[in-house]
Amino acid sequence: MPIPADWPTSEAEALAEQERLRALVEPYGPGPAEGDLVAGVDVAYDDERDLVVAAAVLLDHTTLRVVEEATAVGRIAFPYIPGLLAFRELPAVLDALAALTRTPDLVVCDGYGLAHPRRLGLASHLGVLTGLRTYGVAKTPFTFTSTAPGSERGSWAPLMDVPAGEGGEPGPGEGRAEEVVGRAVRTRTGVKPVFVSVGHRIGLDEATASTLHLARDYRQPETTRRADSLCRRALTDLQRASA
DNA sequence: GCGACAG
DNA sequence: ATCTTGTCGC
Repeated sequence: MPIPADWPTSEAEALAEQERLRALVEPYGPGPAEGDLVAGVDVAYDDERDLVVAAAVLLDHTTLRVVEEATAVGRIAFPYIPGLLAFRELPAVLDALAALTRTPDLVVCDGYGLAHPRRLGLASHLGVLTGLRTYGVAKTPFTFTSTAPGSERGSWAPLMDVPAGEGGEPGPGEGRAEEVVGRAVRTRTGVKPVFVSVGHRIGLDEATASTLHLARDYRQPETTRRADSLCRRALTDLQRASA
């Protein structure tokens, strides 16, 4: 599928679109239920040929069994600009999700949701566009900060957005308060944490519990691992086919 | 202006 | 994201 005709073309348009969508995010809701289908999505790029391959892998959230897989190929829709990642990745991701024969009850993204400069990371953006329940799991702190969670699997610490220029005590009426935007979660004992944030229609406690369930054997959720390997394999296959 | 910066 | 070998450890 081609990139949507109304997809933002400039940074200014993208910022305006985020401003419009941010009001529609619902940062609360239940976690997955017994037998729910969870989708993992991820993308791989070939900047040389301006190609992007997205993968969507459906798992049974309870058993972690793979139920279905789908991929989609497209043109890169937007340059990589921190804070505007969704505009680069989502067109292909939407196509991959559409290629599934079943609708996921939850989508786990590789990146952030509410933990975003304007509170609309790709997970939240995807949730608002599709109405699906979503959350994000990122591998690095981006611009946020947290204290180190305990070293045991299951430990976590709040992920904070610290307003710029806040060194001392912000007197009454001065500055903006620090805001909890997610959690640094230790999914494996002794291994660096991942960063969980709400996307849409799910709460932070629920997203954290789901992450720990999906990341029982590895640092990253099984959904992300499966989607990551699938899209890279698909990209490699595609590259070798055209050569 | 400069540096930092999800993937 | 992607470019890239071997190596230490469970």
